[in-house]
Amino acid sequence: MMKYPRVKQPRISDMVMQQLESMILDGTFNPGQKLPPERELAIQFEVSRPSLREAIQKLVARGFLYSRQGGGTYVVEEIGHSFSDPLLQLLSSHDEFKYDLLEFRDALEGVSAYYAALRSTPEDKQRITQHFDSLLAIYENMDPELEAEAEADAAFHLAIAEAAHNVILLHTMRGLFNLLKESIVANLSNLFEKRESRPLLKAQHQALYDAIMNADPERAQQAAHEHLAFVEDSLLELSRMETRKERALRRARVLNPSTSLI
Amino acid sequence: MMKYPRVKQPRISDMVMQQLESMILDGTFNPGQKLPPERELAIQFEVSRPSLREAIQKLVARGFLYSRQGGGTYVVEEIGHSFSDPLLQLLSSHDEFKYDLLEFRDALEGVSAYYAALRSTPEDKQRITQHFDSLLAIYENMDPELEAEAEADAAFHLAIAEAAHNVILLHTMRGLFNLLKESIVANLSNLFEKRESRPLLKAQHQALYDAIMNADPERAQQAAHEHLAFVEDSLLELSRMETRKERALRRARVLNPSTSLI
DNA sequence: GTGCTAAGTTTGGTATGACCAATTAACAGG
DNA sequence: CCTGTTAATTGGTCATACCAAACTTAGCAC
Repeated sequence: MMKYPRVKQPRISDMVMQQLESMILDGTFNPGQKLPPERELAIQFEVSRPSLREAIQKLVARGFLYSRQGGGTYVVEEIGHSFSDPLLQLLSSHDEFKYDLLEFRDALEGVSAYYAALRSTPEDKQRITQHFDSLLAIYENMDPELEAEAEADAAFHLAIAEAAHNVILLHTMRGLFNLLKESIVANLSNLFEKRESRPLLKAQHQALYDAIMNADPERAQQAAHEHLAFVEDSLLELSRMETRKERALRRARVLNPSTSLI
Repeated sequence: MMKYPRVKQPRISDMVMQQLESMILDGTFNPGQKLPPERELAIQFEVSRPSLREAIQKLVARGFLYSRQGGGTYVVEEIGHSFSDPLLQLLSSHDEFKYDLLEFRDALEGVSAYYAALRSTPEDKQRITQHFDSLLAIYENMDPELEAEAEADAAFHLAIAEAAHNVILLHTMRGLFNLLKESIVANLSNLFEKRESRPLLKAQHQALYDAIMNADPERAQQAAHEHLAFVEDSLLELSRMETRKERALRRARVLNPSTSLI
């Protein structure tokens, strides 16, 4: 028999599904977030509830959503893939890979900042500003909760990643922050404890924020890099386990081809 | 705030889906066969038509069935190639994410090249050279296997990523190439087909190689970026050509119906 | 005040019936 | 026999109603 490249009238449940899928991926609905009720969504999309339901059920079948009767419909926490795998979790607990993680984050933050400066919509900027203000408020506090500060810091950076409008980048950053959250937050707390570092961090975030608001990609990328470089240097200094020289040495360390333990 | 190991009341649509799935797999419904009408199936399963429909639509979403309005619902001919990876599904259905992927790869390749130029050991350089030579050999070949070329290309880039000595980066790059391999290789093949592009690709790889060998991070990063920018541009151009070709084909079909499939 | 129970509300799950639109089959006229 | 029209079939969509699980709130008991 033949193939079927016919003119297909798309199902509206498929269109709704596609739309929802995009909204999940581009961050309109964040992982773990509860979706509006079916009845409400049906009205918003201007379709009947059965059609809306078909779309949701398809996404459930494909593992993007799950729903509980009476409870609501939620976006799954992890869209599969990469950083959820146990081996990386393991790496995050080994200090020798901590700087690999930071270095990787450095690169991603730079790209995020660059594209955020280039592409952020007014809504994005509003969201970024919101998180930035929260961060500033915490900085003002004399006796801040370190946990809260780390949380606000991450939220600010994630908002920037969202504004970069690259779904792969966004999901990778999310995975990265989950990884960081569980293992390095403690170390970062030490960094935050240093009173003299707080004004510096504030200034770095301010520079990053300004560059994005002024739509200056180069400067945004540079600001992100300086911020991460400062964090890395501070951690190095703090731990006193490695001197800069050792760090250079680390760079030269030979990784056996069996690096493929990953 | 527990997990969700609760006693879950299974959805009717899920049970029907499972039942239908079994019937398809055990041969009750053969590939290509037409299923009974929805109304009839609903009666047989003793469920409402919406529930029956949800089940069918889930199977459609998973690629077991397809249905045409007014025509009926059929079992697909071959049930082999079910993409299980959610990210792969995305890339196949949402073309707009293809460029997100390229953009992401652009960033990672740049960082890889940068650090590879900075940190590669003699062993690394040897390995990179080895893969580079293989790539050159394939370029020399007048009638190269596209599959092999793509493979060698990927191996070369992965060798660079390895030389960057960052396990997170390497891990992510590997995942990225797996993604590319399974979903986009087909499109890249088209790119390789363009005869005029091969010398350009060769020159780009050469520049990247030289920069790393000469331990010039900036130039390496730049070379990687130019390479990826070229690939992206070529793909864009290619997709435009595809569109043109499709249009021309449509016109031809109208004029000469015998052109149509079969 | 604290904690638990129980009602009321929200929200997903199912069912019924109707109508639309594309397809296919049957039919009438040439 | 062919062709164009008509009717029946069948998937697609919609509106509505009701059920059941889960959540929210309020009130009661201690």
